[in-house]
Amino acid sequence: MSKKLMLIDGNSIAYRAFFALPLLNNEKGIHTNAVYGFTTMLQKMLQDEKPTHILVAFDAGKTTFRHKTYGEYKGGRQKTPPELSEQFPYIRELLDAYSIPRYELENYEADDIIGTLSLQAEKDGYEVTVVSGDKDLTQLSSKTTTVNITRKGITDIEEYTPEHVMEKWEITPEQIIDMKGLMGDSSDNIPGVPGVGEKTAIKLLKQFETIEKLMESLDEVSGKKLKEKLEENKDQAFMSKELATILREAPVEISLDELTFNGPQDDKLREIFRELGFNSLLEKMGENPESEVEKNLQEIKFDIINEITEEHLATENTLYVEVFEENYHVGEIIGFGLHNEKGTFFFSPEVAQNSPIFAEWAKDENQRKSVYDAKRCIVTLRRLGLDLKGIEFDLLIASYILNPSESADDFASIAKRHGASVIQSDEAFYGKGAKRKIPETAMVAEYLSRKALTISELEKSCIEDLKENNQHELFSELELPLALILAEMEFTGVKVDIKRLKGMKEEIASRLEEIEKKIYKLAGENFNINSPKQLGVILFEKLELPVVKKTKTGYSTSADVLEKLQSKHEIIEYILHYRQLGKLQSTYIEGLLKVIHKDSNKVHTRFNQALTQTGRLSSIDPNLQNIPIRLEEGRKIRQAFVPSKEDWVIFAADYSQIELRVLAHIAKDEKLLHAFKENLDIHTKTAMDVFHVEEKDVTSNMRRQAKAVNFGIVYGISDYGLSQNLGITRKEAGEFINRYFDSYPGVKEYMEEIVQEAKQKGYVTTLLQRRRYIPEITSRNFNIRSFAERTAMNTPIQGSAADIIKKAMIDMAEELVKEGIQAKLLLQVHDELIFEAPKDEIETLKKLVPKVMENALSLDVPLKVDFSYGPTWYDAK
DNA sequence: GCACTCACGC
DNA sequence: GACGTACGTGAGTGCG
Repeated sequence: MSKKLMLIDGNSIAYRAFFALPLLNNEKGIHTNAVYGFTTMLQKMLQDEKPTHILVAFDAGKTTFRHKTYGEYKGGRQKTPPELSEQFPYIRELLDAYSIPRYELENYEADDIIGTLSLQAEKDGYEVTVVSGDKDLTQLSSKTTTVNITRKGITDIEEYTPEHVMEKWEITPEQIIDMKGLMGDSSDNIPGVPGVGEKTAIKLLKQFETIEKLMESLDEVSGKKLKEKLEENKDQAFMSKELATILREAPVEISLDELTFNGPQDDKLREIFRELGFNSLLEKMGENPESEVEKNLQEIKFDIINEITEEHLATENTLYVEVFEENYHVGEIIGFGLHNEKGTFFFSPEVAQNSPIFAEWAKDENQRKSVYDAKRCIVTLRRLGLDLKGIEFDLLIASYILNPSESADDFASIAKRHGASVIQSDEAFYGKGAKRKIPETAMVAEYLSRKALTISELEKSCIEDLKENNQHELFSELELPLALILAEMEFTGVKVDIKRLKGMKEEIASRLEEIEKKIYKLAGENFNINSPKQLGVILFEKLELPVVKKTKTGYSTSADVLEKLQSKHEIIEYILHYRQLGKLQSTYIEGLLKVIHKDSNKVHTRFNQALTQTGRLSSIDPNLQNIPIRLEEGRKIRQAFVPSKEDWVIFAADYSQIELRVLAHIAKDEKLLHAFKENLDIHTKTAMDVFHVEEKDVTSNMRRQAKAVNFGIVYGISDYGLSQNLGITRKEAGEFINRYFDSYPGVKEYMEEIVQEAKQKGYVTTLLQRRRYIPEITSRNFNIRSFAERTAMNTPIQGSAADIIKKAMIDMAEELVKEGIQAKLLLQVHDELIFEAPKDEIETLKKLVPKVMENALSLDVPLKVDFSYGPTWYDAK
């Protein structure tokens, strides 16, 4: 068998892993991202390359022989972050567990060890693979040595053979050092020749081959300036080349024979993985963390009951309701776990349904219930004809409020996070994929009892945590009451005009067919228009249209790209139209038809109340928060949403500029406050301020740009995002933003303060004390940190707006009852509420709805609500 | 089953 | 020099 040596640049890979992955923590608070990244990279390389010999080289001390040549070598480098330093001992342990030799050498860098051993190995007939994150190493590539450089992330690598080096830079591996000598390397502080970059260096090397030959024939260099620079920096160029040259004869005292790889010591490896909490890697090794859970389950006492009596009910209870499918509107109801001072009980839906005692207890406000996912419980009991009242604690919502980023909708992981006794995950209990099934009743009874017990186990500490965070009011006065309202909305559902939808389907199908034919004709062949891959080949290869943008996997064919190509080929407009109609057809018409309940012709969405990081709701199955409105063709979909009763209407009310009003309020910006108090057109006002013109001189283009800037402020987009939005350069977008801040100094000040606050506290809050933790705000990675800063600026704005409309929903529900109105709230779409109501209530709603919404919370600016109504959602515009 | 691209809303 | 950029949901393709 041929011999294959793998040489890994340990420091480089550790750095790469550290910066590529977010700062993961294990249970003990040790950072593990670099170790984790290192491990996955190592596993991938071992699997792909199957080396017979292996070594990981590390840099030794701070100084090397190169510092003698040039004292400033690697100068100006930031010192290794402590979060990374602390991980190196684990990396060493990891390598020991793998039985992979590691080596470092005083005065030399890892590069030199690798260079030396690779040369020896080549002579001995080895095939060599070098692994690093540093492109300098590509100088080692040869007929028998391949250099693998990590691209982005950690497992994505680029293989450098001499051919690939040639392809990429048009020079040989040997010339890499000449290239570095000329262009320098800022990361190693190698000076090179000032004014010479990659392009020039390559051009020169193609002509002269090496720095030596170049310097001998300087006369032949074209360009006076360049010639001078080279002349002046001759010595520096030679020195730079020397610095960039990897030594191939370092005094390495380890022989190739010692590098034989015999595979990992599984026991040791497991131990490390366990210590670091690498569950996914443990699982790969055939260790199932769930089986650990099962071993550690505490024994519990519970009873399966076939009749509910007073003996089973108390005033303080936890009730757990299980539905087999995610969609609790239709899924099989598995049963109930109940825990109170009298014991822990399991009963089936039939038992619950046939028990007048249970029905009474359920609807009694004074019988206190703690649950997990109140909305699910209420809807599920409703399906059994039961009312559920008196819910005073919801573990899911509490967990979400305490930290929205960690609220995966999984009972076991939430329980674990809050320190409960171990419990199996749903996936472990029910199985996943095709194997998912309901186990025998005794098992189910135990599992649901356990869940009920867990809720009661955690309730007290969660409430304490909420109080400590000053979030208890948010929990009990906002989110919990809201859950009841959302349950009501979901259960009510929205009526759909199926005939209308089917009519649209027919019409769009025939139009799609026509467009499809046209596209095939223009393309000269049939292909799958819905496949970006196939479409890319047609547009950019067959029709030779210019490539505007690429994605990871090929040509981008997104709408903004196609729009730029519109003038170049007739086919583009047809493709855009095909896309538009195709989206309507598949997502909105066919998608909606699929989820209509046959008995009632209604759709019952589910609002996820514990998901978004900002406090907004989301809507699924179907998503009724993204029904088309911008383009008329799509907007017509709304004609299919109708009131559930004859002679009723759809009534829609939306907040005008709620986010910007919130911004004015929390930033206390004089100008912005004034604008809203005077009820000015905010985009026009922004244009006047940013462009320094009078109202009459604001062009539609200025207003459009101002609107985009406002949009950017509200959504926290970057200069890049704004530039994409407006089709301008990033620099121009940045200038726009600066001019905005000049015009609204209060806003600027707020933005700066909130970033500081986030840095100091680790989180930001909304008007009603909702929190978002932003640990990335201290990241050393510019991009990650910038993103975190925009999050800090944006979340209080968007989140407070979410608070306000949630409060309005609660107030509204109360008012509807108080006024004895039949109107029903159906949907919430972030800044609007949609009702259905009898015609004769319209006049009342026209007054009541805006009044309630506008007074939901009192700000330093008025809130403004617009409304409209009509026979369908479409007409409520 | 999963990643990727694309597209819809706020 | 990094490297990917408001928040969501859903459909389709194409890989394994």
